[in-house]
Amino acid sequence: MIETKQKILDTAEQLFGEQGYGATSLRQIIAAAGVNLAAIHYHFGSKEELLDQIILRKAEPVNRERLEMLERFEAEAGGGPVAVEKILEAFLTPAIARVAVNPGFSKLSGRLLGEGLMPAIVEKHFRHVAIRFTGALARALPELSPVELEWRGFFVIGTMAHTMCSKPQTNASLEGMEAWKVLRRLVAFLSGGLRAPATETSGTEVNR
Amino acid sequence: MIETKQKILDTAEQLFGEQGYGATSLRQIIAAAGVNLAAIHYHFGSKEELLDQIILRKAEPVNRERLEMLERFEAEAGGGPVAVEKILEAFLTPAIARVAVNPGFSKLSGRLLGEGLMPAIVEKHFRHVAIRFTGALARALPELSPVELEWRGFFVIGTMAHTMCSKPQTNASLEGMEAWKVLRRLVAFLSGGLRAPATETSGTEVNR
DNA sequence: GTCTATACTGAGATAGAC
DNA sequence: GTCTATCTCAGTATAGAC
Repeated sequence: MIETKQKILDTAEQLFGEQGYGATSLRQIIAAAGVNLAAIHYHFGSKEELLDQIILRKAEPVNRERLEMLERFEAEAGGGPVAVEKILEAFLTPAIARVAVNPGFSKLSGRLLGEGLMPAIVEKHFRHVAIRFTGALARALPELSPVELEWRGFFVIGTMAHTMCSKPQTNASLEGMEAWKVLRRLVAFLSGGLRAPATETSGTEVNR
Repeated sequence: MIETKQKILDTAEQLFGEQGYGATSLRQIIAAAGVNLAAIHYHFGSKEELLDQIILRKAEPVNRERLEMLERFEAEAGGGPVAVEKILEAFLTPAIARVAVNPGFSKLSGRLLGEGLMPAIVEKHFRHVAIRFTGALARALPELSPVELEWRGFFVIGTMAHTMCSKPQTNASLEGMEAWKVLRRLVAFLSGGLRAPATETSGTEVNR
C-alpha cells in the first residue's frame, strides 16, 4: 500500500522533529507507524534517504513561496532593486510561518545546517533559491563585492538556522504570534548587518 | 595510568574534530589511542561525558581570553561603555584564532550549538561568559530593551556558530590568514545588526 | 509490487576477574 | 586500574510470503 509509505513519512517527520535525526531510531518509527522495519528500506533504501524525502516534502513549498514573494516584490519595484528588508522578508517569512504552526518543523529544518551532516541534502534542496536571493541582494547592495556578499548571505543563513533550531533561554518559542515579533527582529538585525559598510577596500583586501 | 586518560582525551578530541561527535565511535578512539574500550567508561563514564571533558578543556582558555580582552577594553574605556565592535572583537577573536590554527577545533566547537545539541554542556561552560558580554552590550546599546538585547545576542551566537562549523561553498576555510578577514567581516556584519534601530513599537511586550 | 520475518554487523554500556 | 566477555540496541540486508 502507498498508505504505508505515507505513514512512515508522517511518523518519521514528527519523530525527527521532536528528537532529532540521530536520536530517532528506525525501530521507533516503525513502532509508532505500525509498519514493518523492512518497509522503510523497501520504500526509501536507508534512513538518510528517508530524511531526504522528508526534507524535500517540506522544503519544496517553502522555497516556492520564497520565490513567489521575491518575484512579487520585484514586480512592485518595477525593475529597480528590491529593498534589503523586503528580500529578507521574502526569504524568512515562509520558513518562520511554518515554525509558528508546527514547532517540530523548526528543529528538523534548523538542524539540517547544524547536525553536521547532510550538507549534500541542504545543497540539493536550497542551492537554487540561495542563488536567486543572492542575485537580488547584489542589486540591492551594489557597493558590496561578490565575496563580501557571499559571506553576508552566509551569515544570514547562520542566523536563521540558529533561530529556527534553538531559542534564547528565557524566552518562549517561535510558536503562535511570537513568530511575527521574531521575524521583525530578524529582519531588523539582518538588514542592519547586510547594510554595514564593507570591510574591504576593493582589490587587495589586505589593508584595513 | 593517568597517561591512559590523557591519551583518550587527545585522541578523541582529534577524531571528534575530524569526523564529528556522532560519526566517531568509541572503538575508533580506542584503536587509535591504543587503550581498552572499558577504559573510556572507567575514566569518563560515557561517550557524552568524554565530550564534556574535551569541551571543558578547550572552552576554559577561550572563555578566559574573552573575559580578559573585554576587561582590557573596559579599562581603556575608563568607565564609559565599550564600543560594540570592541565587544564583538573580544568575544570572537579567541575562538576564531583557534579555528585558524586548528581546523578540527571548528567542527567540534561550532557543532555544539547544532549537533544533537547538548544544551546542558553549552549552558554549563558558556553561560557566565554570555551574561558578562550581554551586560557590556547593554551599556553599549542603552536604547535596546532587555528582550531585544537578548534576541540580538542570540543572533550573534548563531552567526558565530554557523561560521565556525560551516563555510560558504566557494570560499576557503578559516585557516591561516583567512581567519582575520573573516573576523573583520563578522564584526562588521554583527555590529551593523546590533546597532540596527529597535523593532519594538507596539506595547504588547515593552511593558514587562 | 508490497510487505513480513529474521539474521548480520557494529555501536555504547556493564559486570566481574585480575 | 585494566581487560575480557557479554548485553542490548542500532542500521542494514535478504529470503520469501502474499
